[in-house]
Amino acid sequence: MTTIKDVAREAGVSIGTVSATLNGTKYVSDKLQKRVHEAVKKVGYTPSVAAQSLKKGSAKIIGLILPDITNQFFAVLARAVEKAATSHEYTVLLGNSDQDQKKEADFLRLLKNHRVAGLILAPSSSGEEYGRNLADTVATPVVLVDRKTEGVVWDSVVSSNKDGARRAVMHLIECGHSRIAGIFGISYVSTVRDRLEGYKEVIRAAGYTVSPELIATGCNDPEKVRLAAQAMLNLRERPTAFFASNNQVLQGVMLAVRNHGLNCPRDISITGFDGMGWADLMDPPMTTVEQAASEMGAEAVRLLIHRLQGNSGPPQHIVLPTQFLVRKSSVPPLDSIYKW
Amino acid sequence: MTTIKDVAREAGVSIGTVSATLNGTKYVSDKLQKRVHEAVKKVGYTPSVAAQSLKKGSAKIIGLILPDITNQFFAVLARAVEKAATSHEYTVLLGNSDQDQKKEADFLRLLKNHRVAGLILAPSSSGEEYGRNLADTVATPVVLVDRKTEGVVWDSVVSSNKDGARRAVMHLIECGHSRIAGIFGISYVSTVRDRLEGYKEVIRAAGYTVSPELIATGCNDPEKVRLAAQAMLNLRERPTAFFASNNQVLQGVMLAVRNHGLNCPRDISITGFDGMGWADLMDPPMTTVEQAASEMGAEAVRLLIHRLQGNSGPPQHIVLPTQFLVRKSSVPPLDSIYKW
DNA sequence: ATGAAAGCGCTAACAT
DNA sequence: ATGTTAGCGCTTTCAT
Repeated sequence: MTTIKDVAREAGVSIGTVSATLNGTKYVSDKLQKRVHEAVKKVGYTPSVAAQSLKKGSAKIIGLILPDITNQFFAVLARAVEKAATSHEYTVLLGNSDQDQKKEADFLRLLKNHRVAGLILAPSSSGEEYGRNLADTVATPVVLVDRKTEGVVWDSVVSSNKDGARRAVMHLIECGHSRIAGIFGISYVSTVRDRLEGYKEVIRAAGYTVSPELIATGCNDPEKVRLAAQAMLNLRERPTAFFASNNQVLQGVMLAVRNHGLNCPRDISITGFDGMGWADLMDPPMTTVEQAASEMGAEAVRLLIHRLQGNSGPPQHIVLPTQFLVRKSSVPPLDSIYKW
Repeated sequence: MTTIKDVAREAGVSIGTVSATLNGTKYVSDKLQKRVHEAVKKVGYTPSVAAQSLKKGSAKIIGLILPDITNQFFAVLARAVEKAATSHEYTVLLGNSDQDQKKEADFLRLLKNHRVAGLILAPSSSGEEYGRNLADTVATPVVLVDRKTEGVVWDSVVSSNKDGARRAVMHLIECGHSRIAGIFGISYVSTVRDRLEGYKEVIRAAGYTVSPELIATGCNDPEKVRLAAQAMLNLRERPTAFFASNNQVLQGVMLAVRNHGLNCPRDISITGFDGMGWADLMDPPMTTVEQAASEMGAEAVRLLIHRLQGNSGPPQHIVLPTQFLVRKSSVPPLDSIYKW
């Protein structure tokens, strides 16, 4: 591998001059600049990130920890982060946590080893203790995405989760549903909590009671979703509508409804959070609340870069609006069915 | 940030001993080992990847270049790569090329700067010249995934693309279709070429003619797909079936068919490549050929690690079988319509 | 069995 | 305006 020395020799200058012209750190005459650039090209020099990082004490790397890139929402988010980071000359190191604190911690350590400049994180828990632990291990600036953590002073970018859930459930109520089931992911992340709150609030505000038998949390894999939905469908008083709190849950609910021999929307309505491009093509097209995944990633980088530039100030909390799209999966209930 | 020196001081040993116990490079007495480990914990030491890489001349990093992580297929692939790489203590640096050679080259340079140990790449072109250029810039072992490049001697892992396409088109023919439209992505990647070949072969073998008006290549964005599909639907002799050569094309075709006021499968059949979990839930459930995305990633890492361990030998080419799943989108043609 | 020290490639402070 | 040099944190060779 060629080094700065090779360039210096080739150009007939000192390595200091090479470094200076490549980084624009101090004045170098046009003549030498030209010679340096030619030499760089000639010997095929590429600077060693390792050496630069070692010298500078930190690398131009942004760590990104997401639950699972396989979830379309996070894929879009990651893509936006990569794009924005690249435009600022940062590389991104991506890790999938599966919402597992062990994996998250492992990757965190890795990022630390890499002396990353900053971190964008969708935390796997929202607890205060968890947040403090995290704060202890990472000394660099952190921006939270998608979810927040309690009592920690980092910037954050999240969707208006509560509001999104409210709109979806409200819509269901306006359609005439009163037994609305809610299926949610892991209960200790803030998105779930917020969406659950929105769900409950609207149901109560409509004068209905929030019945525990119609709420399932902790459904972070397709099988759990299926089981939960199935149990609800077997209830004596079956729900007439489902609120699926994320795109993976939505998938599970659709499958469960179908396996139960039910037709959506005729027999049962479904509303999802996050369709990510496929909602339109599904059977039936799904009513969803859509999140601004791409903006979320871009904003997160913006906030992080801002910190990396040395700005301190109080933590910024950005809430991105969601968009509620009524498609075909949510209609008034079929009386004959829900009365039995 | 704490360094190896801090550990050495804390443990009352030399930095050489610290290094040796941490890496197991040579014998260190149990007593000292214990003291070192305690000191590590006490001062919260994490080794600097930069320093290690600088010293070693290369980093334990695998570069991964994919067209677009937002495409479910590549997301699953990436996830598998990350998992396998991590289990071998490698970090992965992921870049999205958008099949753009400029972006690909930029990211390649970045990887070079990082002195990555090896590279897993879905090349944005299959040309021989392109491949040679690539070979010149990257000195490290490379494993090609999803697509291959001509005349280059790297290991590769791809799907049985031609065979997959053949089965899908054969199925359409067996249903009784003779005017089968094919919509493909960028023509200079090997997947497209292979799938196109499979498509043509089967049509010819069935005794039908391959008509250029029913073939569109270069459809790498939804709009292009829509336009191409629309144009075909407006043909005097409209196709009675579509073969969509990847999941994004599939999405576009479905939309175009619907916008044209047609119903799939009644008016027209559709067959896709790669449903990635959603095919079942679509309207109608889509007949697809499914790829082993996850295995592809895992195999790629396996091959790469094998090279990194110093094995030379001739290039290995792994072809992963595809799975053809008949769902509801492909049925015999409605005579009343295709005869007009 | 352990320590001392050189040197990886680079940046930046200092010298000229 | 350019060159020289120390030193970032680590691995590894060479002494002891």
